Amino acid sequence: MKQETLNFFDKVYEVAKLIPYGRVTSYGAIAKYLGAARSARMVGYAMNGSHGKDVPAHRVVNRKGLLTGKHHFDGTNLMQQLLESEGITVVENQIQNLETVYWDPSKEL
DNA sequence: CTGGTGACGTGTA
DNA sequence: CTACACGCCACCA
Repeated sequence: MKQETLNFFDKVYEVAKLIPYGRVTSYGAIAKYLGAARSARMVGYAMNGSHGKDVPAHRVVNRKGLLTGKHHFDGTNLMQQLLESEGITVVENQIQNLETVYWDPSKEL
């Protein structure tokens, strides 16, 4: 079982864990930071394995600030509740003031 | 090996 | 502004 792809997954987990409290980032931002800017999908796919880890996947959303992955969390509003719990306003699965809570690893890191 | 799918992003009309 | 198409790459049947 080698860890070729696992390496990529692990990188995503690291960045996700580095996301500060009350902040969110996008798959593309992480992908770009890892050098796979054209593989934002892989970042989301990597998040599949984040389930059960210390990875705050609820802080990772798409470019529009939409909670696209909330269905994979538990299938309910858990993701939104977690974000609101951190002071992030979420309406209809969409993050408000995204520019304020946005965190870019390539810039902040 | 082939085909389809997906927690996405960007470009074009 | 919205809608559609393409790319990108790992995983599953």
